[in-house]
Amino acid sequence: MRATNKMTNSCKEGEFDQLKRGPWTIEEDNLLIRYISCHGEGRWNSLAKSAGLNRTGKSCRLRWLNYLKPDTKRGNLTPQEQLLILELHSKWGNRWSKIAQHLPGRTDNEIKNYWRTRVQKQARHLKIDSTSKRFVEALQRFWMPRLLEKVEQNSSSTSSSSSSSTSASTSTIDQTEQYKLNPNPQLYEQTRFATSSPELSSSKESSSSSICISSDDSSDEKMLPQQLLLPHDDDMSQLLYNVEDTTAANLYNSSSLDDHQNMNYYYNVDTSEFDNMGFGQQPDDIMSADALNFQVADTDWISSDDITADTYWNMDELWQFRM
DNA sequence: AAAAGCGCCAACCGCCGGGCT
DNA sequence: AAGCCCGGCGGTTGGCGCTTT
Repeated sequence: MRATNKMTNSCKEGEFDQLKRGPWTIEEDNLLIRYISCHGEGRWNSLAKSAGLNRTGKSCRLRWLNYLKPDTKRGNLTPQEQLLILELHSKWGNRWSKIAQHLPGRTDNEIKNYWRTRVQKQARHLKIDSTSKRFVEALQRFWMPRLLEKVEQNSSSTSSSSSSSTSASTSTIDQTEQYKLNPNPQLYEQTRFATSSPELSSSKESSSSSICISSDDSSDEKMLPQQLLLPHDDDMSQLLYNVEDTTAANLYNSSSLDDHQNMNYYYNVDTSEFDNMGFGQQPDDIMSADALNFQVADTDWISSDDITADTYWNMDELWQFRM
């Protein structure tokens, strides 16, 4: 059956040599656009023939969905989108299409490429398996707070122009506006859930769309308010919330603990964690920001062209991200 | 200036599941 | 029930362009 499918999915015997592959030409794009605008999409194999395209149905479908479809967004992912990808990936793993559903205008291919070229590159740099808990932890400790900061910065600079935004960008602006109004992580998260419908709403369904996460498809996934950016991962919860009844907000707002206490308390820092993460620092070193000059990565930890020109993080920066 | 190396991304591939006959 | 067809998904690859040497 699989062998049969393989043949029928691509082409019939004898047609193989004639079918075009590789990059699409402008003429082919125009043919596809014109045909779909008249007849709609679907039935891709027959569509390809009817449109006069010497391509497989699959190829036509992919070209349309990933490139030609009118609402497809081009260009760099925004910090909000990157943050959402990290957040959703920690929840669902490599379910690219599912993740893409929550980023209007972005395709699964684009998100997959982002993950592979940016995120996994960072894992390689840190010499950590990108699927390991340790790497997820690194993302959540360092990258996501960084993105959140960028979201905040961007929202400050772009909020005045939000009225002319597309639905997709409105989503992210809504999100950042929420954060601006409520910079306390816990309260921000509570606001998100308090104002969210049970199902995730996207711009497709909602005119004033907000990006919001729900426990839509898994009953065992209970989103706790304190789990800022750490949805539903028991292991990660243990890592970050190993002290019972401790909330991110409590720690974030704690004035009774000094910085070091806070960090150890919240992040459960121990020697092996940092060593194994490739950071090569001892706990005592963590006390001394000067001694550290803590380097998370050299390049592209966050895409430099769309977010930040920063290439190095030092320990001073990390302190301010303890939540 | 040229060659080599590298990163990004569009496109392809194989597999799978659902619907139809 | 079995086979066929199709669409969708995640993994992989090849080529282009940029950067580095």
